[in-house]
Amino acid sequence: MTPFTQNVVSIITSIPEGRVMTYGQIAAHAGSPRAARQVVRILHSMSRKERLPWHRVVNAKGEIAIPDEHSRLIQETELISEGVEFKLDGTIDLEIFGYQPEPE
DNA sequence: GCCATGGCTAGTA
DNA sequence: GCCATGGCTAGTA
Repeated sequence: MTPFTQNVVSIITSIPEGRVMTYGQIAAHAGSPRAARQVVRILHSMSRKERLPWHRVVNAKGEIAIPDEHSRLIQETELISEGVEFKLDGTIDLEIFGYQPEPE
């Protein structure tokens, strides 16, 4: 695992229950602000093995970004059970539920 | 080559 | 809607 990947994994692992981070925020905190899509790849390939709380990652608009219907339902259900609220338009208020790890 | 992004624009009300 | 982007566990939650 490369240092960037390690950072991403540890950041995702550190997201507390009931809070969410965006792909871009995670990439930025891992040291590469424009590598949001790489965060996606890591989520894809490592969610299981590393037991990542993958459901606590959303896009910059506060939306669930998963294409697969079944998986997005799981994500929504998990978040709601942790106390995250969805607005009527289906987005999460990042001002309230967004998580900012301590900067380096 | 892939990808569950993100930020900026176009075209419209 | 378009397209620059970047790191790499490609049996996907």
